[in-house]
Amino acid sequence: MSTVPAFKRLPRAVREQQMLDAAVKVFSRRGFHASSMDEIAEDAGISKPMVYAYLGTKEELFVACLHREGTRMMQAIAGAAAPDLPADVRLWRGLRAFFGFVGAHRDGWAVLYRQARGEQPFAGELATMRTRLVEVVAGMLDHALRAEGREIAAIDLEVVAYALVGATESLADWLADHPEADPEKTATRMMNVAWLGAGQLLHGVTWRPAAD
Amino acid sequence: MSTVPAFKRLPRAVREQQMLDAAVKVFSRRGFHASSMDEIAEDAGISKPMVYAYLGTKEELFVACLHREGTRMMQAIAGAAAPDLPADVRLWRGLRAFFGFVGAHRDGWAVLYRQARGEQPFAGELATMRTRLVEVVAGMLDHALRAEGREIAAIDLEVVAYALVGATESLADWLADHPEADPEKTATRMMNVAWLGAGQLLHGVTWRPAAD
Amino acid sequence: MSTVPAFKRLPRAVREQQMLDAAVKVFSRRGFHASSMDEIAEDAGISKPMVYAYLGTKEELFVACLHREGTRMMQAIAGAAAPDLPADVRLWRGLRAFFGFVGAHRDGWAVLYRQARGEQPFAGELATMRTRLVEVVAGMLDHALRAEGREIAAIDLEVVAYALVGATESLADWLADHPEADPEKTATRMMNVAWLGAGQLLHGVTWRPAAD
Amino acid sequence: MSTVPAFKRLPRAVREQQMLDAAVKVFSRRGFHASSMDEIAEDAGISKPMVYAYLGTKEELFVACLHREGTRMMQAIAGAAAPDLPADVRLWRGLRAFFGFVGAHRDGWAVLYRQARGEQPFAGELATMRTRLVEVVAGMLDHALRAEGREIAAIDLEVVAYALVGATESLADWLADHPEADPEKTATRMMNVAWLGAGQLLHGVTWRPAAD
DNA sequence: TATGAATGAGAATTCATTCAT
DNA sequence: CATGAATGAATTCTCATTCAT
Repeated sequence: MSTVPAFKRLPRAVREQQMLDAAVKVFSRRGFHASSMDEIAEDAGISKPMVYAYLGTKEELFVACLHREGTRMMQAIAGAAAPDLPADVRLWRGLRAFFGFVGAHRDGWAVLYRQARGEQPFAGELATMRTRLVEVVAGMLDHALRAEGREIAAIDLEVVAYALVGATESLADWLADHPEADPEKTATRMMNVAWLGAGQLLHGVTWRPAAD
Repeated sequence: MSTVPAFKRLPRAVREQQMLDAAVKVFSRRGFHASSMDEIAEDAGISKPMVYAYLGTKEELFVACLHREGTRMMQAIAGAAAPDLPADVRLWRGLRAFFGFVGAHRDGWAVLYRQARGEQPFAGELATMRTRLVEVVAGMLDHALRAEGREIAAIDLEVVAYALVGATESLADWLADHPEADPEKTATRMMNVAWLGAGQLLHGVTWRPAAD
Repeated sequence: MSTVPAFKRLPRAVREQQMLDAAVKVFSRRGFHASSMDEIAEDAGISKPMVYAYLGTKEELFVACLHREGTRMMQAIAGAAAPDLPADVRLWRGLRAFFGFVGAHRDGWAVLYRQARGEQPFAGELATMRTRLVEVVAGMLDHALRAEGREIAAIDLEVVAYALVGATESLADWLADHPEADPEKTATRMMNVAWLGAGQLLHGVTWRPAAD
Repeated sequence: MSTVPAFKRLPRAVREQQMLDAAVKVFSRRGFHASSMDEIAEDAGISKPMVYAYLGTKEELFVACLHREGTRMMQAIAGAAAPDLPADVRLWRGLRAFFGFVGAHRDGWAVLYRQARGEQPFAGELATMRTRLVEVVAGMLDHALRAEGREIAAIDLEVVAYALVGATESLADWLADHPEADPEKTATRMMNVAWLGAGQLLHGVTWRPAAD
């Protein structure tokens, strides 16, 4: 009786989510520039001035989308890997969570993420999000290293993490473009490359997830 | 002392290059949408109609930029790796050539490449270029595998290649953003991740380029 | 004293009419191509975007003008001639109504009509309108023929009607160009040519309207 | 060996005709505004500056086309009707010549004529041409009247002539749009309307050309 | 004579954004 | 709270027209 309470005079919080839903949808379909505030407002079933009143300018709106989706993604990954597990298990779980998220939000996050690249106004936002990821990965590596009593220059760590994140994003794109592909399988492949490297792969070594 | 005779009535070929230079510069600074034909024309030291006459529409102009830069890059990589070398050497040389190119064309290619992502009109062009890269890498892996008498499903190969290319692009971005970084060193780092994988890196294994 | 409350925030229907008024005026003065949306908007006392928002593209705007004026004209002629009257009386009344309309809308319809000719995009629209006229005339002739129990090939009828319509339009142009001329007199002249033909005119026969 | 003398360095007069041919063709296809000097020049197989050098501005070029085609048409009609023949025969011959010309130059003159209407820059030119026609017709009528010792106010004559010319032009349009139609038959139909009028046509009277 | 190179000027169209109700 | 009405400001693209060679 009350899932959609008659469509009018909704509390602000609800309206904002509707708008963000619409915005994510439109932005992901059309891209940032090709999306018009008109279309977003219409899609949200609300008038333009409301959008401005609640979420502000077009850029601010896009940033709000980024934030919401980014937060959701980080949450999805967050709980995946307990710090006391071995490094490869942690990495694997993180990847599985990540690709699972992307698979479930294909035209949501993945495309949204794609939109943010290259649009200078959002370079900052995007960098922040990626940095968070990079830090997670770098942290994981560092943790593992310390466990073995070794160390690597911070910059090396960062660069390695960067490469891993880049590879992951690239496969996420691939996944978003191949609707029939299986997220978990994709995660496994990624894990193979990331953990074993091309060298070992070429020699027939493979990495397989332990049964959970 | 007179390579460019004064400033006017240059032959078409010359003007086209000037325009492409300007376009690459402006596009890379501002991004595709934020760049105006006015600015590009002005920067090329010529009037807008000439740009339209020679290179066509804004989109066509951008595509022309993509082509020129893409071709240059592929050429830079092309001769780098003879097929009869061991796989790791080939990969290493390819990476070195690639990062060398990016390092030399920082605000040219790297940024241009960034712009192309996410802008739907260029998805096709970009996909084509990336596919060429992926094929090169996949081909190299395949070659190495056959040499050992083993085989991998084509799709796996593609996915691995995708991941490697993604990681490489990601580091290229990083390189483009860190003007002080050394391309060759970056290539080495990339090689480490790509060839050895995080697992071995964590155990202190490292890959080092043989003296050329 | 306040039919138009100040000058701002008028309802859409009103604004649309203002715009159409301005458009008809400008188009008729300058012709389709020489008219700029700027001038039309300014003349309508509104900004360009509103014109686009309400009436669309320049071509669509022109078509809207054609429609409005065409409809008005057909309405003016519509009631003029009851089908049970003799053919000459019906023709006469139709002509009188038509020239009356043109006389009253000199720089409106007549000139607008002139603009539509030759501009390929509007060939269709114009043909439609003219066809309606031709059909009216042809129908009238056909009706009269059947009353006498005779028949003419449909194509002959069409061609005759075409000629009559052409002659009428030509005189309408003449009328629009001679502001001092009397519409009713022009209608009478047209009636003479149309009904009696040059042959009888030369022999001193004349047709005169019966007192209404 | 010399119909087309090698394509270069032709005498001015020849070049001008080539250009006019091209211009008539392009103008008639595209209409005045949609025709570009580029296309005309290309179609004439010559460079733009030459067009400007020989025929001047775009408007002047169009006027030149009008003149050439108009002159040709007047010449085609000119000899058709000796002044000592009866009025109906003269009218008939004139019409036959006119429709014959139009039929032979369908996409040339007819369309060109259509283009000139409505484009204000050519109102004058076109009016001149039409006036010449109107005068011919009016003169013919006047001549016939005087032969019978009667007279009509000059303005009435003009108006009648206007109507006849309008009807004729209208049928010419019709003819130009119906490639399968027979010019001579069209002329006959026009003659019927013009000479007998709708009144007599409805009563079954018809006019038939005497055997030549 | 003939032309490739070059441009000034203008036109349509679109959008993010804000009043006034 | 909500919205229809309204606009300033760009931006792409086109074309007739003219130099300089």
